[in-house]
Amino acid sequence: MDIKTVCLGLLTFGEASGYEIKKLFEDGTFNGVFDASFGSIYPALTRLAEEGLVIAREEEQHGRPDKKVYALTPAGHARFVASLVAGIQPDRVRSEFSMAMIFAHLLPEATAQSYIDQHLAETRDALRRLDVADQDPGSQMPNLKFAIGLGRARLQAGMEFMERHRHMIGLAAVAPAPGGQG
Amino acid sequence: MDIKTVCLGLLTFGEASGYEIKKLFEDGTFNGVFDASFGSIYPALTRLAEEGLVIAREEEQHGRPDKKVYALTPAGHARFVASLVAGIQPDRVRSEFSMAMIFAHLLPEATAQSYIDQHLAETRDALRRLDVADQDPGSQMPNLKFAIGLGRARLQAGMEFMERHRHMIGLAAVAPAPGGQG
DNA sequence: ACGAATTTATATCGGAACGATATATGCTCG
DNA sequence: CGAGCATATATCGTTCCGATATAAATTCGT
Repeated sequence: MDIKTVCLGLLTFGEASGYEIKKLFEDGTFNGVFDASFGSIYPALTRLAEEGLVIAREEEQHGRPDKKVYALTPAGHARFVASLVAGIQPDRVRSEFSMAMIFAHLLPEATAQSYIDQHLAETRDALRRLDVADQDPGSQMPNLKFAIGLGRARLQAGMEFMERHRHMIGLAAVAPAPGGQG
Repeated sequence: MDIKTVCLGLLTFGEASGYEIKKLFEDGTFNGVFDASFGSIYPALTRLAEEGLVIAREEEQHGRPDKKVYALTPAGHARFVASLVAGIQPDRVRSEFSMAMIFAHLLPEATAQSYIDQHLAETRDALRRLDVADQDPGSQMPNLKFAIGLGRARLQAGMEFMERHRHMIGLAAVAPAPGGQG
């Protein structure tokens, strides 16, 4: 699923600017689900407008820069649904934290432990954001509750595991040396 | 953390070819931690060799194409440790499945349910691969056990949540319509 | 009160990464 | 005996990211 398709999806919930779409990735229900940079979002919206899948409207603001608000066209809505029905790809994770843990024997124990603290803090932040999204009266649809609940379950389980097992990081590997020579 | 750095990390466990590195992302401990395509791995290894961070060795094989086996140099090892100590970025997730659930109201219920079945199957596969990695006598280091256990905890929690709450998908949203005008 | 930093807002450019494709070889299965 | 699959590397066009530029207003510290 490319960025253009994701933008179409977000716009099914109502019109938005590029900046607001980026905020949705960081704060709301989509935190931990998808992410994209400004460098992808703005060109994506421009191309979608060229293809007639969204329409742009310039909105003048007082006390803030003007913004370009995009709204879905019927063709855009149809395109999004078609791409969803066509199938989905497996989830992709890129966890620098897990990488750091796998290679924890190569770094000072204090560094590894600080990475755990850092990751716990990020996880708590993400949980808090999901709680806010869960309370939001605009998120009462069962499928939204499901997606939020799934994110919560995974984060919670990861947090509990880290708290219970963080003592494993920093332990030297006691290799039994089966042959006994050494 | 770019692909070059990840390749350096994998090579701290021993020499490997580009093809074998790709397999590590799919089968082993690194499943669900990181991923990269051949189109990134091969150029990355070429550049690392140019920089003197790895050395390449051509290995002739009978009944198979020759392979280029790469091994870490001391400079490569130092570079990897330095980049790990320099700090890590937050985890990134790209879940087309969660996207599909968020927009489940736009697709046929049978499609949404089949996506859940598909995702459950993928999760079970991933859990099985982690179990194999956990049993591997080469994975007895506590930090490896920690990384594998963390992955297991998250996958397990997600699976249990999906099984317990999948009935939420397909329920029509009963909007109370506070104003009453429709 | 005044400059600094932050927030809101869009655009672009170079480089990194992906996905598809090409090439080559041998094995397995029907 | 041909089709398809596993092993193995390489490359190319497209997409995407990260950094940077621009701009206007608000907030914050001193």
